[in-house]
Amino acid sequence: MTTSLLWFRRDLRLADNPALLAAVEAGDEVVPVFIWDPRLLARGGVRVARLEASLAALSADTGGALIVRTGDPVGVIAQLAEEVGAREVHVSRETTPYGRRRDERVRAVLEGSGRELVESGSPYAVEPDRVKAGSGGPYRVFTPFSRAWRDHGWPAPFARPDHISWASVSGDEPPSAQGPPATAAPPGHEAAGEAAALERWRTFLDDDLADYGEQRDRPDLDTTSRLSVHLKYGEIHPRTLLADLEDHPSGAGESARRFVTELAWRDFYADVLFHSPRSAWHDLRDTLAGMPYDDGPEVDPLVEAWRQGRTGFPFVDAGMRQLLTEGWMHNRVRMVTASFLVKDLHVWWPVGARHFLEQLIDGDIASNNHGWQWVAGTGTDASPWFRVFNPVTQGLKFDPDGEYVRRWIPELEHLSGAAAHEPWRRPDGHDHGYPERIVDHAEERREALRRYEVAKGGGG
DNA sequence: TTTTGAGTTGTTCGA
DNA sequence: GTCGAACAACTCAAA
Repeated sequence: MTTSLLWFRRDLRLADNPALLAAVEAGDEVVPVFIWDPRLLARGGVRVARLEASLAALSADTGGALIVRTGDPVGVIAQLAEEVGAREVHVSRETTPYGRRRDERVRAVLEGSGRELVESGSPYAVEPDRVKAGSGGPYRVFTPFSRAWRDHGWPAPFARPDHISWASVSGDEPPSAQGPPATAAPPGHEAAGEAAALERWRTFLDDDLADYGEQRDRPDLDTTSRLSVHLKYGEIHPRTLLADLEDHPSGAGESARRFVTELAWRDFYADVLFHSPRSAWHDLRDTLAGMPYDDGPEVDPLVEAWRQGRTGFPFVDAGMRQLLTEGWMHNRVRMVTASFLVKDLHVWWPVGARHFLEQLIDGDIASNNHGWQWVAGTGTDASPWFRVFNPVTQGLKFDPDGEYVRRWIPELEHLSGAAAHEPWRRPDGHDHGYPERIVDHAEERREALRRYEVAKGGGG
């Protein structure tokens, strides 16, 4: 009787899971385990609650066999492998900076006792380092990457094994036996787990895909896929999505093409981070190394107003409040709120990226931090330095009836239609406690452009 | 090696 | 109100 260990990390599903297939093939029985890593628990409390819900679902899907332990994965995995007599530990390949370092250490310790860490698959349709430019190096511009990414292609979804002999370990309590998690599922989101992910995907395909291309930028309408959190935890794999799209009647349409492009962005940023691990928290390019940013006691209250959704700019505040309440924000609003911190408050992007990562239930270091770098002009596809989002114009354009801002800002409920975007233009605009604007946007825009000039010219 | 074309997501100003 | 130009120059990718 051979036993293999299946270590779940962010691939919490049984369908389309190559690591599971490899584990089943390697052993007569499979011990499934998830490890709470204190290093990852330290921040992102909202994701802990979400993960608990997802683990409860996975535990049920494994018939209660899932083992959940807490500690440094290096020690926990080594000990557990010994305990159950597993020669192979199966995982999905991790390509983030921390994940890679951790897995190298786990691999070394396992090899020291004659065991093996076996990687099968990754969280991406095309895993990092596979798509290469003509020169053999990685792409640093999205459009050519996405063309090569499509040309490269991806495998069909992997089947869910017909039969899995899960083995449990005595002495471990499955999560379902510990009572329901403190927060079953963050508000505004469907239940966690593989079945919920599939259901969300089916609903999106049936109800929202047709209008996705046209309406995906509208935070007032619920027209995005809302799959980011499911993808974050691997409750569904992008291969599954891509294959289903091919079979869908609208699969060749503009909306489907747009959606596929979003999956390409996810893979692109993972690829960029893989090749430049340092870019997680440092400028990818040093072209703005001399950029003067503000920090300290003068700007701290402004940053706090930004975090709390009290900047006096309704579109920004609605987004920031949605973030604190739901742990989620529409992509359009993520760009506008990020631009506000970087270009209106002149704060270095990692400050905002960290806040987002702490609050987003779909918080992913590659997509989040490189999205921030795109806004800040330090990342791939450095946006023209003069491109500064106007928070009011963006609101009027993408929330034309003001419904999104009223949904998140009760102080503006008395303003109808688009008037909610400019309360300062109405005598009663601030009657219900909505704050005045903390900065003059036109002025700060000019200031941002001036600083860019300095950074470009001086270089230090 | 050199050259050429292109690059997610915008705003403002003036005609 | 609408429309086009200006904003400035740089890096990347491929021929």
